[in-house]
Amino acid sequence: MRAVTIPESGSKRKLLDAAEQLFADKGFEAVSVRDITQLAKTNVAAVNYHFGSRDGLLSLVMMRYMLPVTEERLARLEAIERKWAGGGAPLEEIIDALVRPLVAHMEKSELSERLFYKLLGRIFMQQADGLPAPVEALLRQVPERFTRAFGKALPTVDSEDLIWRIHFMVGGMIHLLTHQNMLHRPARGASGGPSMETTLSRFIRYSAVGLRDGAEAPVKDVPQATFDF
Amino acid sequence: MRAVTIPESGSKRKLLDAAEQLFADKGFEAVSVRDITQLAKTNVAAVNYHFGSRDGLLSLVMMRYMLPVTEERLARLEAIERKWAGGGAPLEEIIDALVRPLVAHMEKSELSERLFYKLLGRIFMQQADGLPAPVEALLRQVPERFTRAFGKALPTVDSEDLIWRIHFMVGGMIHLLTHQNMLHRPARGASGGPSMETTLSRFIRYSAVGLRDGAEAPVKDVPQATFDF
DNA sequence: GTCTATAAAGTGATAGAC
DNA sequence: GTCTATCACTTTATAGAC
Repeated sequence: MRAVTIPESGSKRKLLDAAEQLFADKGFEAVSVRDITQLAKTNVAAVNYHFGSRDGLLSLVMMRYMLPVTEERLARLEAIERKWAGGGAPLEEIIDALVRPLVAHMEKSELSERLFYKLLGRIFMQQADGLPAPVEALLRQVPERFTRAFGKALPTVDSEDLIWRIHFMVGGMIHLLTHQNMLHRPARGASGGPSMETTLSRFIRYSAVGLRDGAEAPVKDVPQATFDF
Repeated sequence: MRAVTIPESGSKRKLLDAAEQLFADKGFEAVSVRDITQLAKTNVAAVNYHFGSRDGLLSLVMMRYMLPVTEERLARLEAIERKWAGGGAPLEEIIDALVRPLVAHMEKSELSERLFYKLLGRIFMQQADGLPAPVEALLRQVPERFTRAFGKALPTVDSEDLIWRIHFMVGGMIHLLTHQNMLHRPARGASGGPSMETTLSRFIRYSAVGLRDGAEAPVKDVPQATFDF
């Protein structure tokens, strides 16, 4: 899977950091190469020298986050499937495997929590239009695996129903990331706000009851539609 | 509430139509005044003559739909509250009052169904950044009323829990609009896809079970936080 | 690799003729 | 109200000196 190498050195790294901060803050279209080079304290030509174009930089900024998130999602799902090899894995664990990596990689980031969530939310929102090709290829790996897992965990839910419910869940997840101004307390309620862990468990519970609702219909085949999560 | 008049005549209308089509298609930031005037077959100065600025046009494009949607949402909520004056209104009816006007006004539009939803989705997504002031003022009218109604309908749900659940629901709603390429069949399953009515009822049911989950905690006060729906 | 200077095209807005 | 021409500015990208 690792097709894109993330640089570490000097001004290339500085540009990447500056770009992601600005993208998270103002949106992908509202940031110019000049804004980025100015914050990174390089010259304007540096972006084109290092990344070929503004789009090349944009792709790398997105990939730097979605690559580890994607890998962790799939790793967690595999671990769950190994653990429950016999029957169906618990729904809550699958949802957790989908959502947690999204918020967990924040701590490894140098972005502030606020900007990190905003950036991730933007990556997903952008999906509607068309992401840079390499980013799109990366993101495509997750849906098929998770959809299958949800289908196995909820064998009695009609497959078309299930697809829609997954969509509703994904929407809630994206909204959570985008409007993270509520998800901003580093620890449990120090200043009154809930911790990330509390919010995560709220989301998982909310999604689980919605997905599981009225699990009584006859078994159908596993859904095949594509999602953008 | 009606502070903005939507014009009907000649080139002003043509510009509005062209702009909304392009905004829905490519996003608000990716469309230039020249793109709009070119599609509307007017000259470049027309936008500034009729709307003062590009932003003025953007506001009107958004208002043209959100104004009637907002009015209908509030009217439906009031009707429900009159109908169930004594006790709490059923949760499903409140959700319906919130979501249905968003999809119902489509038929009055000249935009294709697909573009209409995309435009609405974009309006909500934009929220994270900052909408034009008049649009923001308009949208602010809905949340307080509906949050109160949800609180009354679910008096036993902890108010902080409820706020989060509403957020998750709103996320699903926005996602539904944005990725409406699934919500595209005018009538019931003629070509295999579900009708809007089917999808709506799926969404309402999904949201209702999530909102209502474990309604057993003691009564708290009605939540006050602001939402962006 | 880093930088300045600049090319080439695009942006929103406006003055002024009709 | 409509239009052309144009202003002042910004955009991405690149050539070429160091």
